[in-house]
Amino acid sequence: MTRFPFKRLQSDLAVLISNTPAGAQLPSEPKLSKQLGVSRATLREAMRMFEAQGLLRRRQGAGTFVVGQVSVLDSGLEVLESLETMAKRLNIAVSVSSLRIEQVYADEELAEGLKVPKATKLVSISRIIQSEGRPSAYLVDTLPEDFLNPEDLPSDFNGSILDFLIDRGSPLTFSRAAISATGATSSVARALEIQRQDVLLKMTSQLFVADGSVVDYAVGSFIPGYFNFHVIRRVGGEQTTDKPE
Amino acid sequence: MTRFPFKRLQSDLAVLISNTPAGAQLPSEPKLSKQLGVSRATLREAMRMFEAQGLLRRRQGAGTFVVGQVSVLDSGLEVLESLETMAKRLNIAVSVSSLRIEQVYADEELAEGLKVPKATKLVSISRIIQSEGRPSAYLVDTLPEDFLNPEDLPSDFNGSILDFLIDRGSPLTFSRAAISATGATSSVARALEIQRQDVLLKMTSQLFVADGSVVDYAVGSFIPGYFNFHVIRRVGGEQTTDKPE
DNA sequence: TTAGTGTCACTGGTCTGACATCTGAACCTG
DNA sequence: CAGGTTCAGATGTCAGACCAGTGACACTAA
Repeated sequence: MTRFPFKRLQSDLAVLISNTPAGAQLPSEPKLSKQLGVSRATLREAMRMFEAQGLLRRRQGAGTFVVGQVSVLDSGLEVLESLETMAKRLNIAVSVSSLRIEQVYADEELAEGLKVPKATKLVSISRIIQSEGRPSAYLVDTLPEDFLNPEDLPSDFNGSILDFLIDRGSPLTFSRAAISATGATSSVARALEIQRQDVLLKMTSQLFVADGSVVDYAVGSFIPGYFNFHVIRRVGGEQTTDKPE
Repeated sequence: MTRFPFKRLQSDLAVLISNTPAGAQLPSEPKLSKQLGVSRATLREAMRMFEAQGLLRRRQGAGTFVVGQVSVLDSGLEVLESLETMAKRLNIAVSVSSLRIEQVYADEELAEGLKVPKATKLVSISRIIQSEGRPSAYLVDTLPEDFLNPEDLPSDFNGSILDFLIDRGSPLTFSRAAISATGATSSVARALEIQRQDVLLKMTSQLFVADGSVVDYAVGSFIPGYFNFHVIRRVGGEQTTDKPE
């Protein structure tokens, strides 16, 4: 007996949706709820989330339909998750190639990003994300060697340091991601099979743990169009109104 | 009597959330459902959507909380503010030039962004931000004409529609900003005094009001280096492991 | 024939009321 | 005063009901 139907439901629904052709109709809510072993209310809550992500479209009286799979990764940045997790959640196929793990020493940028002295021993993990058979992102994580021993990585390491750290139970707290745009350097251009100076979206992240130190400095270069990051911005300022009661 | 409680609910909830200090607790579901005039089931469906956007966090047994930012944020994107306000807060001198207000009709992009029919009458406000004596950003806001009458703008209008709307007391709730990178089109390149195809950071925002409609579709093109946007990404809930059955 | 209309099974939309499980603080106890 | 217990109240889940929109079908009238 699973204790939290909702979580299982999410995966089950994700599978169901990904196995349903775009535009096709899902079974009706009563049928689905029976089939998935949850109440209709719980099923509907889960469906709302997929609807919010644009994967489902519901029409009263007609049915629930799987919306045409968009091939872009469109996701909010509020919650920290790996590209792999994001892709899985959105049911988009991505693969990793050119995974490389090597030892490096902190240069100026890395030293500042990780808040360590220059020339500190570091581990660098780089990889290329392929989407629709094309390289679409180039990611480099760099961590202090005393925080991550390359030999700790599992043999089936999928490339996502973040997922590994979460699994390992590291006391991660939050990540600070700076967003900019840049032209491709020659090495990145080669990796992504684009021209030098082609436009790239660049995201530089510092991953913080509980004691305030930085354990991962990540630089991601994304080809525009494959990824669509967004963020919800709250209207700030005067907290006007009355307390609800 | 509204025929679809859900839509109204979304707006009411958005208002409530934006008027609640970060970290504060929302009323309990039974209270809220009564207060908002819907059933608890419907309320929960709506809450799921806000949870998916990262605005709410729910803990069984404890309550529902408005997600708060981590204390570090400096010029993050979490809080919606105009460039002018941001610059003022960071004590950076910026000036506005080439302020232009004109009437346009919705093309495909604007229609989708503002959720209005094509060819709807709109007001477009464009301006160039100068920083350190150089153009550094090109901003275009577009609003439905029936929401903003150009003649309502004060004579000393500084170019920031957002600040004006806040002043006017419009029931703004939140903004959804999509972030990408692009090469400069010829018109933008001319405005910013750069070369065509030079790299730009592009931010496209939809500004929502209480009733769920979009009142401002904004496109900003930023020269990298002058602005440094960042966002705090919190480590996700108590994920991640899926149940092995 | 054909356009219109009514029926009806089936869809998602909403509500009610109940029970389960978890949390946190107040309350006991030794 | 430390530690265990109780309990009100929070979210999580459920079953069952009715409402409202859809679309296929049969039927009817011009």
